[in-house]
Amino acid sequence: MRKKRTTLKDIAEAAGLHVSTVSRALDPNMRQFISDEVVNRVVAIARQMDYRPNRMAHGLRTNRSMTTGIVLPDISNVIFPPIVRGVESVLEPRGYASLIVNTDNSERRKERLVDMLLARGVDGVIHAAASLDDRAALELEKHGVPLVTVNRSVENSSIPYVVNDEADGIEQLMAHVHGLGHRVIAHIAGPQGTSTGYHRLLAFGESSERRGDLGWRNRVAYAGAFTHEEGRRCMSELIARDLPVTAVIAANDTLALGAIEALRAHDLSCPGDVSVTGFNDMPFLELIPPALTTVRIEQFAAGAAAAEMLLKLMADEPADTGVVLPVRLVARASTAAPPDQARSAGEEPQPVAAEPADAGERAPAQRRSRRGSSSSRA
Amino acid sequence: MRKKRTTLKDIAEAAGLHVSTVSRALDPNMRQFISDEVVNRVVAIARQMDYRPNRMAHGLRTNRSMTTGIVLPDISNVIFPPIVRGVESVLEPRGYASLIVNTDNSERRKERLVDMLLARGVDGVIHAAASLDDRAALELEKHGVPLVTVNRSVENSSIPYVVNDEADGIEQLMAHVHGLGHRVIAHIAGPQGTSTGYHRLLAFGESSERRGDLGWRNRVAYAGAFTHEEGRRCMSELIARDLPVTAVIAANDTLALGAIEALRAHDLSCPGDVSVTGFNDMPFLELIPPALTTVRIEQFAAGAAAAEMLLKLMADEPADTGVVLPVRLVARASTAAPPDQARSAGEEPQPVAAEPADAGERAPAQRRSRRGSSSSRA
DNA sequence: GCGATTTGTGCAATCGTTTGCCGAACGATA
DNA sequence: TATCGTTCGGCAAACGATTGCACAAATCGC
Repeated sequence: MRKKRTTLKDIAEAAGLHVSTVSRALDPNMRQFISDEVVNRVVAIARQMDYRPNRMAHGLRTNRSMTTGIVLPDISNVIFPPIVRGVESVLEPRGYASLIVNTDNSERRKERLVDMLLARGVDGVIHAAASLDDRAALELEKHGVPLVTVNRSVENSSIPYVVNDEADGIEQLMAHVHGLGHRVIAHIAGPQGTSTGYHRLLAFGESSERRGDLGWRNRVAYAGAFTHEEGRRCMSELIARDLPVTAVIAANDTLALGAIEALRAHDLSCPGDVSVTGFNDMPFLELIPPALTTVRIEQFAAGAAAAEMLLKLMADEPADTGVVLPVRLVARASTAAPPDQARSAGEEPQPVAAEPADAGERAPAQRRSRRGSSSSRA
Repeated sequence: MRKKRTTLKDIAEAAGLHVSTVSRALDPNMRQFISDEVVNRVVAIARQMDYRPNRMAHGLRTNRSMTTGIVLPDISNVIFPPIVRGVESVLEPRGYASLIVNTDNSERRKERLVDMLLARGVDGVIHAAASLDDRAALELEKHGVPLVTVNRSVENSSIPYVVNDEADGIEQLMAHVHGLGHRVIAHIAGPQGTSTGYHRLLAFGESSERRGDLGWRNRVAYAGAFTHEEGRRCMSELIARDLPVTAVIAANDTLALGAIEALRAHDLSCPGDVSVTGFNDMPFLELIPPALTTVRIEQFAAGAAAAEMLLKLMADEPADTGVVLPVRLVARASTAAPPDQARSAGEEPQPVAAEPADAGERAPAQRRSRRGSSSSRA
């Protein structure tokens, strides 16, 4: 059924040459050893016969598949496709194709998939689903397969990474809500097995203490996954603790959206009663009310940077041990002054610079306590 | 640098056997010809030496790469990842890995990418970026590579497809807005080079005529792409034509969102002044106000169905020539009674059955003209 | 207990490329 | 004219797996 593809041998016969000569004539690097006349003839015949080199044979001989693996938690999660596109923007022009696999946050699945990539002889792997101690990643390292993690990193390893500046992002959010007057701030922490969840929590703690808040630990709820549902659950949990929280820093946008839903379910408004922030700035976020204040990460750039690093590793060139990409605060409508000191509506919030430690934990509300109506959406 | 992987030969040496024996012992289909004792020994050694068959060598010999290609317009477009997951839910358990490529709606790029897939010897291709006359698809057919299109189809070809019931979807939307009282309905048509854009327009025309509206052609704006921007542009164009349009059927959700934006820019409200509908029901849509009335398509199921068909084709078994998946109307807030005859709020709209041709084009507004305030959001 | 069958394993070719090595042909040089 | 480099192209061995065939040993029928 399947039409036989034309091979070097076919061309060799048609041209009355040896296959090795044809091979060389078609290889830009070997062309110099072949006369121009032959090269032209071979190229012409190859084109005419619709020759397409067999990458499997090529790979078998050279031990390079010109294929890379991209390991994701889930391609359906909107933050990953841009990363993939970034990776491919670099790899595709260099002739690499990518096998994309989804781990669905299962370590077992991850290992199976890495096995599959290994069996297919990928030349390198971009890993966006790394856990803090990632067995699959170590397996790849063991086999000497070039590997770069992106978006997340593997702790206590020499695995090169491209990550976002989590600490700075959290600090910017904290400065923002602090500037709005919030003093009792909670955190919905992401899965602590991921570097993002872990480092954002860490940053939240440090930022809190820097502002003199030593009791932050009581105001952390731990999400088991970066999902809507977990966001809802964590927010409900925080509400149940009955603390005077006026702002919630969620570890990512999805958790934040779930949190806002939970607030609504408890007849609390955002930002009227509680301000909420996210992380990532996923697509369409600005269209969902209340538009979420968040931190924008550079997904495409991250993918591209990771791919550049991978290229170097695959070429045995020295590469950076890691890259940290800058993030940027995007202030929107989900954050406002806390209810007991609402500013006049419409005034642009002015983020205050990080203040030198404030001594007292839970500094009492201060500044322009104008006590307006508790915001628009009641 | 790279650690040498263990091969059949290594195992053969370790076991004191010939590689062909080892090969057979490891192949479930050939195992019957080998004594149990040898099989067990070989399997044990293989496991211990961490043997992983070299798929490239395997593929070269058997001419099957156990790899498929998935061709998409753009993985960043939220409607495609679920299709991909559907495909993989079927293919992955059968041992196939997938090379995913993005055409970015460029025919040239598409051909280059198909070339790349061909070079890698994919066993089959799932094509979600087909155009009505798709050269790349025909190229694949020519080479005898099993191919199934999903979400879109290729006209005048025997290429098997899995599509959504476009005609029924449009009909459901038309019945819905007609039932609300709309009589002057416009269409923002998708790219006519795609089966989705084409068939939805066709269905709009037929549905209009079935209702006695023969002047529908004047109320069609053609989008060059399924984008936000084109939705805006088309809506502006329709507004500029100054027709008494009260409802707009957009060819997909993205166009609809753009259209609503344009309405807003012209100080018109949706659904107060104009009702708008989409198609696809993409994620998060229900959270963006006004929540869009749309038609839900089954992306995951479509991917899975396409993969099932591809499996059959790859096994040279007879397969369906095509599958049409059912769609379902999802009525939300972006549709309401037209402004000059607003029904009492809260009343559940009752879709009217398709009426026998109504003779008069542009039937004058009728029925319960209660003339209320022109809806909530002014 | 002898030939015929079955069973288990080895041999070697093959898939399509790449590449180290060798040798023929050529022009230039002595 | 003999020699020496070049230049160009062919030969053949890989890469790692599969598989038709051959062959030895074990098993069976009678």
